[in-house]
Amino acid sequence: MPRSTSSPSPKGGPVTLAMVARRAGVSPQTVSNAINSPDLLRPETLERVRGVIDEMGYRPSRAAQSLRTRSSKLIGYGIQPTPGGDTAPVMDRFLHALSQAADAAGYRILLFACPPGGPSLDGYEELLGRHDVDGFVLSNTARQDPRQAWLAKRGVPFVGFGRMWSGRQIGDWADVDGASGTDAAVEHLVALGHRGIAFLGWPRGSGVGDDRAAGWQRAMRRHGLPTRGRRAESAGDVEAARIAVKPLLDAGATAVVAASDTLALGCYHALRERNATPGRDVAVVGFDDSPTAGILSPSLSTVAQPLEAVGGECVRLLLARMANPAAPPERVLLEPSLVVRDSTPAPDSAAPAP
Amino acid sequence: MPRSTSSPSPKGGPVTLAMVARRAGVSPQTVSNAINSPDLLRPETLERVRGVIDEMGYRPSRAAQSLRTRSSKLIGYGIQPTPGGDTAPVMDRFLHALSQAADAAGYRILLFACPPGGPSLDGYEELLGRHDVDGFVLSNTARQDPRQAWLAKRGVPFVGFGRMWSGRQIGDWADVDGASGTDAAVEHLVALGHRGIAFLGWPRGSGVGDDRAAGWQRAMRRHGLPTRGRRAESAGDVEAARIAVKPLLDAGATAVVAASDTLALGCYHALRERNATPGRDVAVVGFDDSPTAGILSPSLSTVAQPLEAVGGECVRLLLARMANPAAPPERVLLEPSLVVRDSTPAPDSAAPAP
DNA sequence: CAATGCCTTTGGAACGCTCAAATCAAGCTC
DNA sequence: GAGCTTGATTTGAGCGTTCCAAAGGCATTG
Repeated sequence: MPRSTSSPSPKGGPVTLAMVARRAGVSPQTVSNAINSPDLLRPETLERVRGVIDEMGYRPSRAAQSLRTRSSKLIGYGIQPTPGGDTAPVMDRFLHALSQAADAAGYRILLFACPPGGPSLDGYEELLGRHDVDGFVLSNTARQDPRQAWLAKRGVPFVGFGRMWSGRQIGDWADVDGASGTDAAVEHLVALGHRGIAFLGWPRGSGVGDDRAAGWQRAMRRHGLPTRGRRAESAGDVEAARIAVKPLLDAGATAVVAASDTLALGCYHALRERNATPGRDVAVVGFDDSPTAGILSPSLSTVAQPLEAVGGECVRLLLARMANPAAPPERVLLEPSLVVRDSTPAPDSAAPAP
Repeated sequence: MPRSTSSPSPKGGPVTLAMVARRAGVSPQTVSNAINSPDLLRPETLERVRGVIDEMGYRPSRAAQSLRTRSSKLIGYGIQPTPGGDTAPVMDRFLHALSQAADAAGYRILLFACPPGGPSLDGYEELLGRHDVDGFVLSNTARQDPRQAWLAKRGVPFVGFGRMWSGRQIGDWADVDGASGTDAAVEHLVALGHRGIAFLGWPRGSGVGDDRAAGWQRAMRRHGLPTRGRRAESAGDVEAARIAVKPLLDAGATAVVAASDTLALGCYHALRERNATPGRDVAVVGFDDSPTAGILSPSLSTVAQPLEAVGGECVRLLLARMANPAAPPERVLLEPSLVVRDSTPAPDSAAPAP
């Protein structure tokens, strides 16, 4: 038998600290210390108390702890109603990672429904006032996002998934290095022998989009490849992308790096339209590794965000901020990884670099 | 000015019930009553107290309430790490709906990370013991799922998203009527003039899959159409589906109803392979309305689950169960809706039913 | 030997709220 | 006018935990 009887009292009420104390022949405070400051106890006392705790299946009541310590061990997260459909599919992976990392640190994620429009502050105030949430994780951070300043002003720890693209940087964040992702995509294509590598992105002005464009540009320059006339801008939907990518194909691009999987799909359509085959005639790389990417035909090479790592970093940064509210802000940029699939096949000639 | 100054005390500590009481010139209990049992107070007293509450921006502390009442107003939800990729994309919509419905009822969703394997009970025990969670919402309910029996045994309110496909029915659940969805798909196709309508599903034995197959079969029979040789089974991935659907096409099916969007996509591939165009030569209907469905070309007609409604129902059932633990179990089957897109176009001849 | 220090343990109070029961003021009945 | 019901409010206690201060044991000191 492992150790605990794990019999959670079918009888009256839960096991309390006082019950454990009585059974162990010590004061309640000693039991509390056994849990929170074990080094205060004499080793033999500690062992005895721990034994009784296990035996009785005692679990401290969070409500009582929160009341006394004003710390709920809860992290607030405002869940939004599938903003555009682009980041949505990956959000539940992030949420799971977040939850897992929090659990490991003894925290839990408390959800609240964010209204569809711009992120309002009501929910945050509510969680703060009533639940004594210890901190927040922000996602879908937008330009002109009021949340960071609002939270910082009242000294509430928070961490953003996503950097601040405009204005003064406030607080900690973890983000994915989009430029690095598109850079890697270009590297991959160059290694495959491509030189006419185009970029299909969103209109300038979106932080994320500009970041991804920058990585492409940087890599192209590094290889001495021209970027002029090799870049197009499109709205976020497939149809817009299909049209926007045409000039790039007309100009003889042999590969397209897209700012999202959806845009990449538009590129697929444009190619089919001219009886070209994605992957064979023109290589295509997407971004996000959405569920769609893997089931397209040919399957889409794409840049995957390390969502599990981001979730972990968010929790780490948040805990650090809580431990030391005065510490200088920390920002973490995580490397995405290129997922190579059939849309960027190895060239016919078997000629790997020496 | 609306009503509340909404100034959440930049000064020392939050506003407590006692402070409100003092300011309003009543006892703490009266303030409590003003919130929880307003009909106990004289109207004028009530108004006065409420005025002070608003003015001071008072919010009851959940921790204290939980401690006293043994009810945390928290609903536990175990979030799983993207099981297969099929149901995953829709889960965040469900979670948002759930959160929203809970918020409206004064509850919140408390997340915990479910380990990847079969649903373990550890997380549930933890939430129960330490957080005094009032109830649970179960999703990804599986055959041989131990959770329902476990929770029922200790009298914990819960509701499942998904019915129990095997064994004795335990507790309340809300689910989507898959049969009704495929039935509607057949209706739609029949109205379009199709008669050779095939079904592409998963191997028998999965509750969800058999349900969806049954709807197709039922509708076919109703219209006196043959089902023999018109049904194929496939694993859940695109490639398996592509192969499995071939016999159906060979047999001259003019339309395919698939048990999932992924299977429908496999059907697309099979059609392209034989130089047929989905939607034009053979109509295809998917199931789930995954993000992929809308961006395929041609866009995929599919059966959409009313996830928002399911979330709402889950909360409603759970609250009802909490209010009356002894009530007979309630089961709700919600109607999915057919989303008609380009894969099931109207026939060339303009001949709507008279 | 009393005084000093450290290590371990304890007692009392408090966190903010709600339950149960008590109090007080009226209104009615006979 | 004593007795009973009804309505509105207050009183006292306690939910389970941790904070703070203080007490006890024991060894080391002046």
